[in-house]
Amino acid sequence: MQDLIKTMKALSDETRLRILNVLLERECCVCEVMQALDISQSRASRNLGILEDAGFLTAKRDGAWIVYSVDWQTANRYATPLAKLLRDSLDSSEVIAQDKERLKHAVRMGPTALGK
Amino acid sequence: MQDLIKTMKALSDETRLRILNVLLERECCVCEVMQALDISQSRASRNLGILEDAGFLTAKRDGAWIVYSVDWQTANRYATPLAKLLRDSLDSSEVIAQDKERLKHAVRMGPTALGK
DNA sequence: AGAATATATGCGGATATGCGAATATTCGCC
DNA sequence: GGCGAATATTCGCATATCCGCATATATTCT
Repeated sequence: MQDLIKTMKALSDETRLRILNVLLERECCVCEVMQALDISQSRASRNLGILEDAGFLTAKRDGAWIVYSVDWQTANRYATPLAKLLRDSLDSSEVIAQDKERLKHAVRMGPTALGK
Repeated sequence: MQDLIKTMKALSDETRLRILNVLLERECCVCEVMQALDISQSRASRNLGILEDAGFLTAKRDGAWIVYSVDWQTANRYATPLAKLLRDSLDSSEVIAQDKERLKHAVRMGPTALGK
């Protein structure tokens, strides 16, 4: 029961719904999420952690970055029925459209940002 | 989007999940919910109101009482996929079993409690 | 109308939540 | 090892949430 509450709380926040929406487009590292949503680093990291803890996301390290993606494996029982709901509710939102637009130009920053 | 957040917040509370569970058994007035969950009157009333505001419940007056029931009509898009999740998560909980047991003996109290 | 019951609501306090700013940690490269 | 970049975490504050208590409103019966 506490798990279900944790799950619902994870979805009770605008920032986290926006993050989930972006990650449904494609997997992202933290800095890409920051760019897409135009939010601070700590805010992105903290909310990604909450979604991960709730089981919606998995994190895998890729060099300097930590890449988050929707965990369809373990969160499928929640994500599947909810994904459609999210889509339906979110697509009509203006913020969401802006997030997706920014995501197109979001880039991974390093490493050392010298090779560019 | 704010509607979705309101919906998720409504489900992010143990008291409200317990209420929902009881109302999935059968419709109840406030005093029956108090008895089933063994909680205060204001607590029952307030949380029923929150669930109603989120669209999960409808309230109809029946004499002295106000009877709440799950609103499958308007909340169906949330309730249908979620009902199973709720069931799966809740049935394993001890509190939930107790609620259901108490519900069996819950009675409407009035009116005037003299006709009995 | 008046008494009693059922429900809703205002208020104050305790706790939880979300955020930015600053700091700590981890990794890759020289 | 040392530096810079990416991410995580701590801290303090503002706000939101939840509850009990008391009170207000609505309804029924006499």
